[in-house]
Amino acid sequence: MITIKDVARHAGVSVSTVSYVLSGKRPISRATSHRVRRSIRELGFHPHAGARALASSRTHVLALVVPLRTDLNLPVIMQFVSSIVTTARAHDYDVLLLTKESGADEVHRVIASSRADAVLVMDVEARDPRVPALRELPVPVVLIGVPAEADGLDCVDLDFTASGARVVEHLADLGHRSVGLIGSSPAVYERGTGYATRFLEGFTECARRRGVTTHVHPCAPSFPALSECLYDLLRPDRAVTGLVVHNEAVLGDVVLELRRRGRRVPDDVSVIALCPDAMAAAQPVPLTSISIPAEEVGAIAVETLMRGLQGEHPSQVRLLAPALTDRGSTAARR
Amino acid sequence: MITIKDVARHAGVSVSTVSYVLSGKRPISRATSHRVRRSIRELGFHPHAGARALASSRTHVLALVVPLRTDLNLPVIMQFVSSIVTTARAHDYDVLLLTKESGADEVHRVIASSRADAVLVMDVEARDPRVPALRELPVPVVLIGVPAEADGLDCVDLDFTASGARVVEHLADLGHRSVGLIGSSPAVYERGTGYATRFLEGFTECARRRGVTTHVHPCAPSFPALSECLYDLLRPDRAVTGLVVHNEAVLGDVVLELRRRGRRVPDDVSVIALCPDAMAAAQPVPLTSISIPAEEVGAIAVETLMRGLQGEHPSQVRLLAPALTDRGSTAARR
DNA sequence: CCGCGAAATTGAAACGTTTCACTGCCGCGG
DNA sequence: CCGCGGCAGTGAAACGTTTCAATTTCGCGG
Repeated sequence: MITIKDVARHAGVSVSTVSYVLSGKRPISRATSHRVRRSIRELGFHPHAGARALASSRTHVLALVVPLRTDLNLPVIMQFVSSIVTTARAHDYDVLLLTKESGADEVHRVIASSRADAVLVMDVEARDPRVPALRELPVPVVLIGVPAEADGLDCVDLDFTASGARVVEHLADLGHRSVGLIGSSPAVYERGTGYATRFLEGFTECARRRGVTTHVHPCAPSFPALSECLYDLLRPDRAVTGLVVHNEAVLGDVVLELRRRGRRVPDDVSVIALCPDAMAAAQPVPLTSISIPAEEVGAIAVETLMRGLQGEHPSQVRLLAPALTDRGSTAARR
Repeated sequence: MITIKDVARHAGVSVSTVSYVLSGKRPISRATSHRVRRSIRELGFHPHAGARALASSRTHVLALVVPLRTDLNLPVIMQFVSSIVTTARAHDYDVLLLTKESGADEVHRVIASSRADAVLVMDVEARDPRVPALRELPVPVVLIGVPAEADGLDCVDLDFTASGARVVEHLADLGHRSVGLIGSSPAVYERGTGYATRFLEGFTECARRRGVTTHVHPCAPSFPALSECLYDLLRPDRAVTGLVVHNEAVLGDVVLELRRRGRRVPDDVSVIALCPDAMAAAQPVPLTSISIPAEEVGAIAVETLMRGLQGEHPSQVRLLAPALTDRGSTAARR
């Protein structure tokens, strides 16, 4: 193995000089710096991560807690992960993968044994049992999602409340008076996952304000569930003319099923979704949607961590304003 | 921070004794061992991962290369990852996340800087450009998937060739004489991803043997693509009575579309899929399928790595025999 | 030509483990 | 009673960095 010593000898300088060239924490003359860099290249030197971590108490690793068992919104999760890994690498950080299922103990272990410098937790629920433990960690922590007691924690997420309101505004502006919501899986509401509840709040509250009648129906991620859900929402007496879909798993089948039941989109019924842009655009009929800005949220989360690692401490909840893209699946009520 | 020194003092033994209690590499008397363990517990000691790595040149981390951009078979990928992480943890290993997109350089960096002890690569393609570099790594490497030149590499995968043959056997046994294959995305075939090609080989070869006519149609992961694909495969002159789906992305819509076109499953057309069991079971009509044993493949891959880390070196290609579950979506030709 | 301050470079002490070589100690056979 | 083998436990030297404090070098004004 090539060590910093070899590099130093090869470049004719001391070990510490090489270290300073690498870290840039001291001014090094142009000439020396070049010589050292060349030696590093020629010898193919890579600093030993463990030794580095030991001496500097910085691992340059961040722990990422991912929900893996979720059969629901996998594409969204992957977008988050992808953006997080990319952004982390841009800051010269690697990502250690932990699963949500293994709980807060694993996070504690990883931090206590100095395997990572900071923690990023995805899919945080309203009453998330991990939150108290996370709060105690002596390292920066950023949550994607917002728990009930968010004070003193850094959180990043789409503003689901505003999103709920926004979709209603959109439909109300088009003249719709009765709208249905195809919600997430009942399980999601039961365990109080924040985003579903918050979306629903914004949705309901805005509808009340605008005098729009609402029909809410959670929907399990299966075809029969969707079928029943649509059957219920489209009962003639409800006179639903606008449909909001907050459920990636069944999104693909919604338009198909509507079509099969003889409802054209958007002529007979307007459809608007809350999902990643790519997904909305890939539907049989491209769907008007509010984007889930996974890329952006992931990047912001990592940037926040980096700032935390540099000593900043103004923890806060950052909610991103919803952006609505009209793809023609909504139209004025006839 | 609590160090091994603190533990030693607290337990009234030497530092090395504590280390040996932890590693079990030397016999330690029952009494001492208990005393040390108690001190560890009471002080909440966690060995410093970096120091450990430095002294032992073992990180207890394995690098996992995951394809993140793939919009295709995400649930399958997640199953792999989940199983890998779980198995790794059972061996006291953590998992470092690398993305396929960042290429072999990142893998090299991670190994060269001793951030991980071994590498697990998912989604290996037939002519994978990363393979030569992976071969040079001075650490155990296991691939999930099989490249063209697999000699000297450890590979684990479902036997896709046998799977292709198996589905044809199944349909042929039921009397079907003309079967269609809804394949993976054209992109998958183009980049020569091994599994798609191998499945196709087994499929074609067995059909020839059994005198079954085949109609192969790759299918992009979008509704219009599926629609066109079905239109093509179901042309009356083809007389297709059996349909094989090797495409998780459109699987959900296949049965819906068939139904819409007035074909009942399995009365008018038999459908058999290659996908995870859970997915086949969750369809509008539960589908007869060959399982993609992600759990098992992931676990075997990790176990193989662990053996490699213990010095074993009988590298080989392990192909798992396909298992077919009949869920009633296939029937005798009428 | 000398001395001074700033800039560049260096030596050596951490950092927290593992592991090798060694020391005590105990019991047993001669 | 002595010596010997084996078991438990210990001391100290790695492991490859970072970083503090100290030293050397350099340019410049006096």
